[in-house]
Amino acid sequence: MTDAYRLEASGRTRALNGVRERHDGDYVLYWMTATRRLVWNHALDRAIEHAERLGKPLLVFEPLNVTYRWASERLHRAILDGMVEHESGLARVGVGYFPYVEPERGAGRGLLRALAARACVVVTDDSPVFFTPELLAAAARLEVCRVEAVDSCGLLPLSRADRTFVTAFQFRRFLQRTLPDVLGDAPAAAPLTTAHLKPFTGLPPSTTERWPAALPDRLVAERGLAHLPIDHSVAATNWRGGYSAARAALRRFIECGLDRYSSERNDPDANVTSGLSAWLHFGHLSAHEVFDEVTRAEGWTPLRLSSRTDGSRRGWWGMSEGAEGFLDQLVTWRELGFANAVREPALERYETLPAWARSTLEVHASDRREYVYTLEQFTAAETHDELWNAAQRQLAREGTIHNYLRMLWGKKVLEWTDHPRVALDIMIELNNRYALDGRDPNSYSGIGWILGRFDRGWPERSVYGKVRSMSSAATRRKVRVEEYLRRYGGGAGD
DNA sequence: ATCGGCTCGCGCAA
DNA sequence: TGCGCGAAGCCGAT
Repeated sequence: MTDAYRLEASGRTRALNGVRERHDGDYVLYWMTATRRLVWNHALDRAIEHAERLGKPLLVFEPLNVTYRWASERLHRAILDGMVEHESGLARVGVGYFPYVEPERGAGRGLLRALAARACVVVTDDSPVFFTPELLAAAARLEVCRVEAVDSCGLLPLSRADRTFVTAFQFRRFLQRTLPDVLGDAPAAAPLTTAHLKPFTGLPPSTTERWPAALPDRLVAERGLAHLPIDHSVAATNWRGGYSAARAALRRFIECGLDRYSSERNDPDANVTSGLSAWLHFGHLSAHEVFDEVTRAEGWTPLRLSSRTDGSRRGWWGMSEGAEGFLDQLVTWRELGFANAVREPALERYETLPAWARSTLEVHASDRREYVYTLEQFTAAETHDELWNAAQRQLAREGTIHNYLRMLWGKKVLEWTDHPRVALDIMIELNNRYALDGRDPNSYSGIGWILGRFDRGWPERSVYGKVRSMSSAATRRKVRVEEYLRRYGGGAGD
């Protein structure tokens, strides 16, 4: 195996077409779609490797289209925050950067093809997230040069999860056997500081005239997003996308949240959750970097890994209780979501739920519901239950719901709709529209869990059947909700 | 406050 | 074939 194809041995790189690389191209093109970061990124490593080997400049093409469902000021702003950083970060090291913000539907058509026409090789992000599979299909249709997809989604290469896993327990056992092999396969922490690249000298006017590059900082600071054909009712929040905000949040969590993580994470007031999921979703932050920070804080080495592979959560890593609890989220549950998304690309389909859950839900589909609400009523937080309404208001305003309350939020949608199919549609619509970390495999895991996915049977009850139920009354006893209700209660809020 | 029962699918030991 | 086990629950008994 030659050095050029070294990464393929790890199962993260795959060729999307059978075309050869071109030696007379102008540059190596990295089409950045899902892994939107300049650090800890296998795809960027791969693109740099090609550029160095071929002695060509590197061009990073990062588009933001308006044609995707749920495009809104909130989601656009998050991605633009990252693009602003990429613009300055790449200019410093002589790497070309083409940030393209599509001004109207279809305006970006043909741009990828035009850029690829002058490329030696095209590298893009491999990912099952949201519409990335459609982009990969488009990349595969490029016939001008070799096109590769590189998976930088998580600690486990997507290609390694070759079975369907029904429970986290089962998947954890698989990880306990598999991860030790792949933990050394981390992307470079700062690849651009050591790269030896020919400086990028610019694109031909024929390209930049037809598709003017966006200036993300100006879009954010001056023009705003008002002129774009996106959902303006879902406003940007105070949350900032991009690597530097992610990095700051990661440091804060490692220093202040990790040791209290397992004991206080269900308390909405304690504020010890990591809050990293949206950055992970947009690709602004790498699970590898998060893992690396946790291991440093714990003074951990792989020698501390337990030799047991029984699927048990306790004592797997040989870290503190807080770190083990957090890694179960970051590694077990996040990787399970991705593995599941690869096996089942249409997780929004009711039929993908486990058979036992569907059959028990069907038996109880005709049970009388105490309340039934429409999507419009849920959207407007107009149920009889102030705790539910508060959770929905937090989602609409801030793009997130507190960990524990989001479970209650979903269980009540199941309880207050005529059929679990309707509940699934409503949860997906609200979550994908408002949540910063929506449209992600992990969102679908969470929503699926509401309807029984990755869970087991429980005593049979009305409407829920054998699917686990939750009640607002029990939640009020278990979780301190007073402050939460004050913040997100009816009337004016911040 | 704490405990057991309820309930499902899977892997593993036998 | 039986046993143990599991993302966060609920209910009733003690």
